[in-house]
Amino acid sequence: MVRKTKEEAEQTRKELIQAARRVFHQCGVSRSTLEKIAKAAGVTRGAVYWHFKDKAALFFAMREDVFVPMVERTDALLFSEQFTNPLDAIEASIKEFFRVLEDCSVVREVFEIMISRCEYVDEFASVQEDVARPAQTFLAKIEGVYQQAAAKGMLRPGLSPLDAARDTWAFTSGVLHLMLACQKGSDLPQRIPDMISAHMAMRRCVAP
Amino acid sequence: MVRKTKEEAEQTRKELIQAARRVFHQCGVSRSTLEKIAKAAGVTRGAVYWHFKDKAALFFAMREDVFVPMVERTDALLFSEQFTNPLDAIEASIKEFFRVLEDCSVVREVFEIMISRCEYVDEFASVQEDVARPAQTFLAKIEGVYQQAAAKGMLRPGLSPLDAARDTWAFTSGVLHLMLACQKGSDLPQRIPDMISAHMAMRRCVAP
DNA sequence: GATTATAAACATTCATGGATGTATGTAAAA
DNA sequence: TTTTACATACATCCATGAATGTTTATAATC
Repeated sequence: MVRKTKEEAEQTRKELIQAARRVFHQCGVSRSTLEKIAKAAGVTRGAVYWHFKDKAALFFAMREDVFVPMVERTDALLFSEQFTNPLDAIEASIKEFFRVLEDCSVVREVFEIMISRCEYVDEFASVQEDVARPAQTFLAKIEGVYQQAAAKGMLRPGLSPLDAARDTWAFTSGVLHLMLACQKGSDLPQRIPDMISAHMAMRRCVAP
Repeated sequence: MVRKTKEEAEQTRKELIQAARRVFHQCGVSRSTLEKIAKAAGVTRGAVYWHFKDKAALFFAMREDVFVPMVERTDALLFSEQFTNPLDAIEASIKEFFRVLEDCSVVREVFEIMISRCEYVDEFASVQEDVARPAQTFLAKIEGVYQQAAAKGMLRPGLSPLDAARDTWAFTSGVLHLMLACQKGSDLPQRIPDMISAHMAMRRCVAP
């Protein structure tokens, strides 16, 4: 029983990516053998090598699946016209990011793999750049939005858009890493929305 | 030629740790074979197994060497009596942390290994807790110092010590990760002191 | 102070067990 | 009939850990 239909083949490809995620998450990337992944997907290594050049290619495919939609979602809020105050757009965007991370275990697993279960050397050195790039563009984006807030007089006086942006940039990265590194019993995830609110409150104009 | 003197043996132990750091940093922990490390130290695997139980033990020894002094240095500033304003103590402590990280390549390499060249599964799962613990205690420490600042009326009105502490906590973690993930050409390291100043300025009382 | 026994500080060898990549087989879809 | 979508089989390489060998510092003994 071989030679499936095109749709079935695409299905096994997807199942291989799911299996890879589970195995990567459990064993770490380097200790994840293609044999384990194949078995977890209910196929043999032959199938893996048919769909992917090697383990790195599988990893990239898995990553791409969740990374792109994530950026789209948060950007949609960041640049949304529905907020009269640009600071609200930033707050909503960051909150949405962590909401997805909290609610969707698939996304969370992929982020956990990328942050604490993969060694960024050799073939995977480029992955670190792929992760750093969105972070860089995120900085540029929120700096622009902070400038809009400043132009509207909605940014706290004495605070420059660039300083505010860099601080938010570091804050977001920090929350992400602390959240993914925190052990199971921690109540950090629940507190994240409040932390984001408090963070943004520091750059809002004081109530009259 | 074997059976060195006690001092010579201690020396090879230290050289094994240095070699492990170089090899871990270059190859990642999982691809660092004890053969490579031994050769880099000018000995054979026999020497490695004599001094360390296995690769994980070598890793822990390497980590301990730089982690403990780092905490001592920053705590000394954080709890120093030389600052009349507690916020200055926090600022000095965090700046010192990143100054060491920037100036001392040994420390930086170890942090880079722990953050982006090690997979936190199985024997190394505990490492992640070891890294998370100082972060947790750091949060508790700066919350205390922020409370002192509030008691002295030096914390910006409307800002709670706990919110300030959590925000600084995330900020510090974020800067650390962004700094270690940034590619060679980036000028982020130079800007870190200014980012810290700007971060702390947001929680100081406005000048009269 | 010289001798000797002990064990420290490694080097060398061996046995074992994977993991990878490729090559080949195969049955059904196109 | 050809090609797809795998499964199976094969060859190679390498990492680990333990076992054993070797030399010499060191301390106990005489």
